[in-house]
Amino acid sequence: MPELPEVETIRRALAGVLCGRCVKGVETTVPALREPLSATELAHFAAGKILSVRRRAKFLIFDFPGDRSMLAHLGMTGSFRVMQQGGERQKHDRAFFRLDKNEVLVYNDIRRFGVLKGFVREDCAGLPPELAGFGPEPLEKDFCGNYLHRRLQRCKGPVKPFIMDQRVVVGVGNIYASEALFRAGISPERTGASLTAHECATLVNCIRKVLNESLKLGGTTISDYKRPDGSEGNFALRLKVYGRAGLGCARRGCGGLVRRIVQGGRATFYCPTCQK
DNA sequence: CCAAATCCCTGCGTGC
DNA sequence: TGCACGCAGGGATTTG
Repeated sequence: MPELPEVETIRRALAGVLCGRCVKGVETTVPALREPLSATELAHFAAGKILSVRRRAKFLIFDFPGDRSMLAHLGMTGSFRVMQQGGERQKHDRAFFRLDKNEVLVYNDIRRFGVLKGFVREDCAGLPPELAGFGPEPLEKDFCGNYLHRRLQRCKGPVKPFIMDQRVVVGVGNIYASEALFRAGISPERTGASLTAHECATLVNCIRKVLNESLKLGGTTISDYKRPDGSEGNFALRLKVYGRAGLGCARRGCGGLVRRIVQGGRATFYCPTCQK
């Protein structure tokens, strides 16, 4: 369940290890993830020196010389690790990128919800077409109360699925959507259009806070997520509502119970006492 | 145009 | 012991 803090944690670790290193060959073990996967095609884009590892929304972008890049999405269960050449292969390893110094970058993805594909930077100003139309980065300045308020004006549906919509703001997934709404004291069942300008400003601040706080702790490990060095993120301990259905609300003196509902086919957790 | 439902996939926990 | 089932959820696609 990598959301922004998890993907950014992975990006930082990979950038530190991989920048300046060379990709010398690609091998795949399955014909497709969420989209077709071809070693030949990937090798055309992921070749030579890794110039940078960027992040946009929940996507990672590996830049190579000659205006070539590789886009990577982790889906639900994707992970990267670096191992020695000839090191032990694991179940669900889907792609191997042979590096210099006898090392290998491995992409593992149990459920194959991820994406690995090449693109040419000059064709698209550095970002591939599937990222066009994405909303602002939540930790950047252009994501502000006024912006969110404007975008929510026409939203007749519940606010929670809306803040998970990548066209509104990127990087907020199911866990942090519930957590941010709890911290903002806003019920996930409120319609987007019903939020006041002041509530939008509060929600923006809470989204920022929860993402930053998680980033500081290396993300949230629930089940599959691991940092590239194999360690776990520590934010799970700070979750106030997510996965806590039936348990007492974390706010001192509240005494209410956390409720679980389903919105847009996904679990939402909230405290009916604290969130109005 | 918008919102809700469905599908992709695998592992795990539960109940019988 | 095993089997059916529900759940986990990012995002594309389909349906209403």
